[in-house]
Amino acid sequence: MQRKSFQSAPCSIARALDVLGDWWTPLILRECLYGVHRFDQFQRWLGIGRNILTRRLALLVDEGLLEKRAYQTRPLRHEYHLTEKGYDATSALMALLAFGERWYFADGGVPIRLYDRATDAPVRPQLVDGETGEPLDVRRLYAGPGPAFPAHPEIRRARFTEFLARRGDDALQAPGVDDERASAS
Amino acid sequence: MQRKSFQSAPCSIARALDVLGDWWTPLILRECLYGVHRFDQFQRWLGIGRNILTRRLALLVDEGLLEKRAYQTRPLRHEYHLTEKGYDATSALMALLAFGERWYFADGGVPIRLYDRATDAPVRPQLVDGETGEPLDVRRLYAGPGPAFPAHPEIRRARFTEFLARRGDDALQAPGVDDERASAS
DNA sequence: GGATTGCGTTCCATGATGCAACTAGGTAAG
DNA sequence: CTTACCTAGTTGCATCATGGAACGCAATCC
Repeated sequence: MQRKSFQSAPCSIARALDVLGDWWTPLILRECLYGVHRFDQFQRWLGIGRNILTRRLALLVDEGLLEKRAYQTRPLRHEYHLTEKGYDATSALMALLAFGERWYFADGGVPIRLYDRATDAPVRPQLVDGETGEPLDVRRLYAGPGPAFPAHPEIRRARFTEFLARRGDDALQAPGVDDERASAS
Repeated sequence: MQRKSFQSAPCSIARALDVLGDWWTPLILRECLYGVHRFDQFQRWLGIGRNILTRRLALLVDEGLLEKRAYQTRPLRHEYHLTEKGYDATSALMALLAFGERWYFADGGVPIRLYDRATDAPVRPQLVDGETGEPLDVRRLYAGPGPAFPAHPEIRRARFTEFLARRGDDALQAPGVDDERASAS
């Protein structure tokens, strides 16, 4: 569907979703992390159509999440490997994994589990505040202007002032509502 | 496109993607986290089509990530609020945010930043291993069968790639069991 | 009464998706 | 030499989701 592009959105989440906001792309990265690197393997493990797979791989290479490595010439054949950026993206997958485990396999019947390569100890991905090390509670967060806020006047116009204005109204009108209304991004 | 459903996939990531693997759903959750709760507000802020928005909201309510709260009768009107599950899902968004900040606003020009509601201190979402508290390095991970893995409980110590390789042949022989491919997860 | 708000639903074109069949370079077997 | 097979795609087609605009509908405001 001529999906909308979020390339120009002033939001880190939207920008990340521009590549990862898809059903197949994250799964391809997952397979790559788990050690699958060849076209046919991707296709068989995921059950994805070959044409779709072609496009997704090209996109991921384009976006710098995967790189092609020739593993033979004459028939030239490539493997797809995670780049630095790609590895970084998979950590977002780990957050999804934690969510999925909690809500879809809550009985502990997790089919797949992560282990440390060196120690074989089970690993449990968790989100914390990097500043304090405390577990992250999203309910305690609000979004405010970042460093580039003054430098991006279009943000001010399109979203942030609108938000600030609206926030003022809410503060006046809705004292009783649960106060999770803080900010937009 | 009649997207494939991952409902029955034995993988936490795939299950999570079944709801969140979409361009709009995560953004709707984001807005909700940031304090937007009404139909028109979602529509204006995201620029999403009204029909799509309707479907997404219904899906999110269905999946238990959002709940409808009537804020007036006669015209009956609802607000959409995050449930416990919904809040949990947004932490996956925080991981996406960290990724986006690092790779698309690396110069520090982050337009939006998260703060603690109580202390106003900047918050920096980061993934760690909940067991050790160490920053999570996905390169050090391997995936192995969890408690409910469909078979072969003794393989646990083996590298999962080897396991995949072995299982790949099996999968090829068995036609029609595509969903039982407990391969990657 | 007429206009506006809030929340959808319906209609339609476009195009992404899923599936199957086909191409293409090369190796291995008979 | 011929046939089969392997890996990695590409092409063609039917179908369904998407995006955009127009319409519906209840109620309030002026």
